[in-house]
Amino acid sequence: MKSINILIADDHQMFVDGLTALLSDAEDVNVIGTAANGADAVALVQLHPEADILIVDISMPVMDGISATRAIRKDGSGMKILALTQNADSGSITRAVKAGVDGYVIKTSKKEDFLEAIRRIAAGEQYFSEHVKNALISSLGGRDEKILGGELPISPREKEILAMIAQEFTTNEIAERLFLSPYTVETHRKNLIHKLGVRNTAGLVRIAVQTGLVDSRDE
Amino acid sequence: MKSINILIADDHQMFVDGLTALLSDAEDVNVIGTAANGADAVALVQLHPEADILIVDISMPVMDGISATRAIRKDGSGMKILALTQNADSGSITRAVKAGVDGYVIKTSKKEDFLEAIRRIAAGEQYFSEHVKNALISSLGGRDEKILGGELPISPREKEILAMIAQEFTTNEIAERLFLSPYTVETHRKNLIHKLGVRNTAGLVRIAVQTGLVDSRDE
DNA sequence: ATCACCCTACCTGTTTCCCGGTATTCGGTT
DNA sequence: AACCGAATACCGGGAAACAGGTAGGGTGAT
Repeated sequence: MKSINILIADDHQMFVDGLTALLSDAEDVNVIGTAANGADAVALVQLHPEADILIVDISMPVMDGISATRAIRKDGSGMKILALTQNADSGSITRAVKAGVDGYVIKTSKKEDFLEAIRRIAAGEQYFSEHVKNALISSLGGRDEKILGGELPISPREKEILAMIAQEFTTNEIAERLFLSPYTVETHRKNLIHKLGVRNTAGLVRIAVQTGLVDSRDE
Repeated sequence: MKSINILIADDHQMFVDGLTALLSDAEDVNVIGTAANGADAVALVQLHPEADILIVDISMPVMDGISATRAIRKDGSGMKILALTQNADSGSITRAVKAGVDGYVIKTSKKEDFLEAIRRIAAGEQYFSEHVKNALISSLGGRDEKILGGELPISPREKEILAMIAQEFTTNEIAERLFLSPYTVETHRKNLIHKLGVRNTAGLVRIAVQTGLVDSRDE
């Protein structure tokens, strides 16, 4: 019986080490390469076309797991991709699925579920844990939490404006600095509040800080 | 040579499994118990007073790692505690140190650093990774004296109101919930802005989140 | 008992933000 | 070609926040 070759992309070195140790206990699994961000993961896949599965974290610096997945799919690689991540929000899940992952398992899962996912996916099936499926279902029914992940579902311009809002600039000041009409900035602010599902500026700032959009020590 | 007995508290079961596998490779380390949240961790420590080190994650449901640390210290236990977490912001670090952890290592670290931390702490020393020390130093150097040290120079009532502001409550809502006049809440808000040296709500929320007054988790 | 805070409350403006629209242009995708 | 998202801009009205005061009662410390 052929063993399953694994690539891992996660910025938590400790987690990668732990996962490798965990997987080395399984006879039929073999970790052949690792990467610490999405960009490296894309390169890693090109370097190891013989690998069976790439395990990606959603939240990573440089290039997140979803962008990496999209890039790999765009390259035409048939590499199987399993998202193994902290993010259990429906937004992350749906975007991951749309990007083309073959499975989605949350880090709170037990290792048995995880190994099950690897074997299923290696066999050509898909695998989504119960928790993930539930999150997707409940998101259809009502208010879901879109965020909490590393990457916000907002455009670059919106991100820029959000960062300035979190740095205490008023609408008018942002408009001046970006050479925009205050109306435009207001529109962006409005869209941000809507997209991120918050009520006001306070909510925007909280998300901006929590997701690391503004650094503790800015400018 | 006596082996080091470890307890682990982390809500990511996968991470716990990986860590256990990783530690089982080291001859002198032995995982004797695990917990999935802070409350369980406190109980676990009482159940295993013979353990040498408790490894805690900062972000956990039910009771976070910092509260758990405080609770364990309050119980008079001399248990050594190592924070092993994703959070690299100075607010989390200072709060953890104040709560009484013996070490702080980030999940992006290499396993060698981690094992080094375990051995140092077991030997009665403290261990803080370079990254952590740098974060602390820059937090001390960068800002004005008012905010450093994690503790805000504000009264309990102000802290309470600041937390609510950061949770997107409006002045009127806060007044209702605290049985106060909106005028009073406005006065507090005014004083907060002045005391913390910011311009508006955005600044208040930024500080509230960065100092950990509002948890990244829940709601 | 005076001082320093804290907590409470009020008043008057002004500024900023929030909501609900509409609308055009541009660049990709289908 | 039709569609969609991003980015731009505009309007009117209402809600909330901000600024700069005043002020009395409480508590703990010097």
